[in-house]
Amino acid sequence: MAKIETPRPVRGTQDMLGGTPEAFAERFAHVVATFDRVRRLYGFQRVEVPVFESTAVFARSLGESTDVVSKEMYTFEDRGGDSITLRPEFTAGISRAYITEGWQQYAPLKVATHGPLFRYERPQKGRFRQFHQLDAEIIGAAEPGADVELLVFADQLLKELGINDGVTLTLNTLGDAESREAWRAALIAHFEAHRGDLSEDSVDRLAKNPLRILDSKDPRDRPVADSAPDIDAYLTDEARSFFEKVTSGLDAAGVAWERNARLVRGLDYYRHTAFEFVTDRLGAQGTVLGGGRYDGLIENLGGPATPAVGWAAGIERLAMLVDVPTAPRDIVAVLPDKRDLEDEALAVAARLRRAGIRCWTPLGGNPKKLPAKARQAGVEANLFVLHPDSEGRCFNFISVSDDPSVHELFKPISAVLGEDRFGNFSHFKNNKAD
RNA sequence: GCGAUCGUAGCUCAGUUGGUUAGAGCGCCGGUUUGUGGUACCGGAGGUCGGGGGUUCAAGACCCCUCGAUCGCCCCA
Repeated sequence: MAKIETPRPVRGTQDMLGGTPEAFAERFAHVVATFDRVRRLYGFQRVEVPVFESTAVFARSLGESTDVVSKEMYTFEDRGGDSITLRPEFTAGISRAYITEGWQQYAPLKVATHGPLFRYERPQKGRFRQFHQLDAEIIGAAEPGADVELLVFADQLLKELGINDGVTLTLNTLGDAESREAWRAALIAHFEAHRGDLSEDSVDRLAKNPLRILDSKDPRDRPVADSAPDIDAYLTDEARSFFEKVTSGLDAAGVAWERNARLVRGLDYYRHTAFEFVTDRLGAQGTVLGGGRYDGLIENLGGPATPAVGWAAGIERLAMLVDVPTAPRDIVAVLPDKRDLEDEALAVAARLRRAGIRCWTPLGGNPKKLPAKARQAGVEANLFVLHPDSEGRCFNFISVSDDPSVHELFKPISAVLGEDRFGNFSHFKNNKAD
């Protein structure tokens, strides 16, 4: 017989199994659940948008020359001949929906979503081809207060996830269109003057995206980048005042932040506020949550001039920083004492489950070895199903932990099964020394 | 796209300067013991040493190619 070759998982995709020691699936779910809870505190509506869009949605909004558009998109032609792209980010799709679904009537709109995104990149720590993000946007609000609210939201999320300690909020302004253009021109002039001192990569950036030279990691670029002009001197009064309102709002809300005048963001659509929550605990991937204001994007997509701000956070990256969430220990194992009691045990477990009690049941195996397996599975107690004795008693309830909550677990179980049918209730004493 | 490191049972790994039928722990399956406090013991299944080619009397160990993984560059969450 020919050997069947198992198809390999696609590079950069992940399979996450729950119940393992790493508990990555649980941490992932915990991040999402926390986001969903905190987002309600701030009044963000859940929004669902497609996983794929017409390619133009992303090409037009992210900027044709960005890496994401020029080499990282999963783009294909569907059977009708249309060019389709798997979403590499949320903002473009949400902006498109805002226009095409007539959501302007709800403006200012606060929405949140989460789900898979796709980018054709070389996978490494904290970076995947299919990855997942949390996303929050405020559309139709020009006030700096919107930026502040989004940042306070992000800050609270990270605090509630317990990862705020090693993560800092870095903040910058890219100014309005006028400021940004003036600054950009000054930067280009500066870099052109020092062209010979730049790395090869940065010479390329000079042509494609000169702002990115500012945060280059190449030591050869640092002197030139560090001596480059800050945007501050080029800010219009409006832009300066806007940024001041954002920072004073953060201070008022008690959110710690650092100015990083070298912080720029990759996508073309950012204006005014740009920010990243960064950490040094994720290898080369420092950014855990990032975003900014993107006034102008919706207009670019053919909609009305609409101010907007938003951020996205990598769920995998957050999950890697988060502690393993503690699962409630409220599971009872329902174990047949003998093989011929397997059906009976199944019936008992079914009754308990219908009563809302979490049960662990064996999938075959030697009954003698079941208690050990159940213990490994993390149950709180073992319920043995026996042949009835002369008085009709057919259950033994044995705790496998010292936790007094076992008594609480016994109550509903005995209520369902009949207390008089229990021959034994034992609660183990403290561990004896090994 | 580029670079570095790595690739032995389901998992974590040993395998001496290349030398006979490739090992351990855990897990899995079966059995005995224990009226059940991660019990003890016995037995068992499971490996084309990622794949292909080469050097050699002889390669899991050396060389080349290839595939894959990890980490880094680029870029980004």
